[in-house]
Amino acid sequence: MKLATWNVNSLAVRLPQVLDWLVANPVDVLVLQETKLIDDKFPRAEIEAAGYRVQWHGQKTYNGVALLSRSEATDIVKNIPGHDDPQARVITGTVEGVRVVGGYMPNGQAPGTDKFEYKMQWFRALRDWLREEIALHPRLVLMGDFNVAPEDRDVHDPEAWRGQILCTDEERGQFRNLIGLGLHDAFRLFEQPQKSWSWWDYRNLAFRRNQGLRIDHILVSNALRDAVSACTIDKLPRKNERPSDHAPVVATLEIDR
DNA sequence: ATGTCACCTGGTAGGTGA
Repeated sequence: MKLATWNVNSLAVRLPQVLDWLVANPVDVLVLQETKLIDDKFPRAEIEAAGYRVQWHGQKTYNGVALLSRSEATDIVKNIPGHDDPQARVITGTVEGVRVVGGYMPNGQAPGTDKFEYKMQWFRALRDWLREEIALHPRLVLMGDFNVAPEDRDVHDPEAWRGQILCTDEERGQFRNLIGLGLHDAFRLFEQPQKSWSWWDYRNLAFRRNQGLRIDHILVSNALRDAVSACTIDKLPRKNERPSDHAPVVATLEIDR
């Protein structure tokens, strides 16, 4: 079973690239972030024509998430139960016995801002809910744009980024709190190339200079850890003519289907 | 280099968010 996450930065713009990518990478599950579409505008027909079932949770202008799967996803949940939030950031469903949580975690803007405090509250709510969700569904995958670079090795220039948004101790603490629930960063279960990033700013020729951060992650629960046989970042779509600023991350799980 | 991209409002640009 292959699962992937991709922040597409507007599905209206990136839909052709998503469909092309799925032809070349026929994963079983793909979660998308920053669809930036109200639900009425979601391109359901195009995605179904490509051979995928799809669930989505959107809003006007910002955020928005989707869950694409070869086989039907059941028990769909949108956002974090019990956490009142006008922003569309989470979609969850069960696919072939795996509980898949796709998330677009808040960016947080800068430490000390209201948006940063919202990010902290949001991560606390996510952790509290996931603790219960993992108990109910031991085979669980949490993946998406976490907007956190967990360690210095996930940052092209750790000294320049120290204390900056995506790299603060508080954000890294929130990431570790999730790991503390019994989740594992699939990417770090394997030896990886140095300077592996999943996001490069559109500015400053950052991609050409490989100045990026690893902020898109696939976390697997204890029950799935030994099933993970690979996890890679696919930089190819970042080389497209009109790319998202994020690259897809893909994990392979050796489980019965 | 405050350097790009996407979206909005409300227009033939400016603001917001990332």
